[in-house]
Amino acid sequence: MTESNIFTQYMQKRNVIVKNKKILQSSYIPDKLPHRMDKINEIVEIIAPSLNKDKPSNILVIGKTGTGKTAVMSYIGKELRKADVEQKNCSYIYVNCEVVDTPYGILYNISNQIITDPSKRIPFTGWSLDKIFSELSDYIDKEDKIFIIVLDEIDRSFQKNGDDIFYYLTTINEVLQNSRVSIIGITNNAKFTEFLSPKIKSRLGEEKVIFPPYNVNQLRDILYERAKDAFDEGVLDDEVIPYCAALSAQEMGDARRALDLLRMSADLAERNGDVLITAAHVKSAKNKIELDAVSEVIKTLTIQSKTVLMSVIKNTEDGMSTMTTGDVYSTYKTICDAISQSVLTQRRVAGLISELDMLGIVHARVKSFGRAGRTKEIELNTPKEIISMIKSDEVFKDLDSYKPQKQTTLM
DNA sequence: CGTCCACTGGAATCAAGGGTCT
DNA sequence: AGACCCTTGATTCCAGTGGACG
Repeated sequence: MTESNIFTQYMQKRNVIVKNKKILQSSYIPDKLPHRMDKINEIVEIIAPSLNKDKPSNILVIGKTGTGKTAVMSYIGKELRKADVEQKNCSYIYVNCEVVDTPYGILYNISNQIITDPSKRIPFTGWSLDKIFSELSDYIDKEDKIFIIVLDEIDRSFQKNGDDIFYYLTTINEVLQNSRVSIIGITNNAKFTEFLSPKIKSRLGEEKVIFPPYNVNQLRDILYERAKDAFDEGVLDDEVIPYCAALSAQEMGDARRALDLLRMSADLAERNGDVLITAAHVKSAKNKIELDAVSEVIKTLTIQSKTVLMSVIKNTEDGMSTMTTGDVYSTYKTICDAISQSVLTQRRVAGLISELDMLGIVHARVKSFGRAGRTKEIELNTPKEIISMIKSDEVFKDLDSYKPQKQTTLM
């Protein structure tokens, strides 16, 4: 008999209605990908030559989030490994550029998937890019294989670092004697290629595969397919899946969203001790997911960003529904003063505001007031829960006790 | 119609902090 | 220990810019 601990009561109380929770995770790769066989075939046709050691074309996979790009690619990767088990003619390498978004990180990641000898591994920082690159080329060439390198969320890396790495990777074939490398780039930004330099653009986009969003019916099929294996009979109310599908169809046919919704609904039901998952669970799951997404972002904000956001909140509470960069900046300065933090330049703060805007935490539109200047019109766009979360952040714990002095400090 | 405000956008640069290599 | 390397956040500089006012 195991001893009881603080979790025991939850273990016992929890009535498990989900048979296999892994299946509902969006990272889980099912054996069947409904409504994507055509895309799979399209890609397989392009990369099949690699099994005979011929270099396939580079591919650019374009499609909105949650249209199955990543799932299809890992499915193909799995199948490719199976098909290649005897000849060992090709190697499938996957890197998510959203997770590792620096040139160094990407090369580091690729290299260490290829280099099996632990003592030869590349350190995660310290080397020059040239050195990593030549080391990587050596290893690749030694293997005498076709390498298929999948770069997921490729536009993320591009946004931050330009197209240098893509230049490296697409030109690598010129220094190789035996092996060949082909690149499969995945992006959800259709306009991504416009910003690439022409040379890289033509290399990277030798072939393009476009993933359209799922429609309601397709989403429903996907959910049913997974639910079949994940749930026991009769725990799902009939309307749950159609409802999930409908909600996600509104959001550009995002299948990941749909699955998250379903999984979260099941979670909530379990936690509640309910035996039937209903539309009500879906509804609160939706709220929770949206909230979690924002608070996740907030957590990763720098202290400076939080301070800027705090300034916007403070201004809003003082009755300004919209404000300018200047307004935010002056409040920002007093807050910095209150919590004794270094003050950034206005230019930088304007930049931080733009970042917050891109994250969807505030609304900022550039607006011109004619002769009275041009500025951003800033508006708070954050749920109450998040605001109180920011306010209770320990960075601002001194703020409440701080009384702004009246214009005594001039600088 | 031109002016001119109060910023925006972009680029170049710096400094600090992670680390390796010899 | 000192020389280098990459990343990140901040700073500095500078050339725009939309449109109300005169």
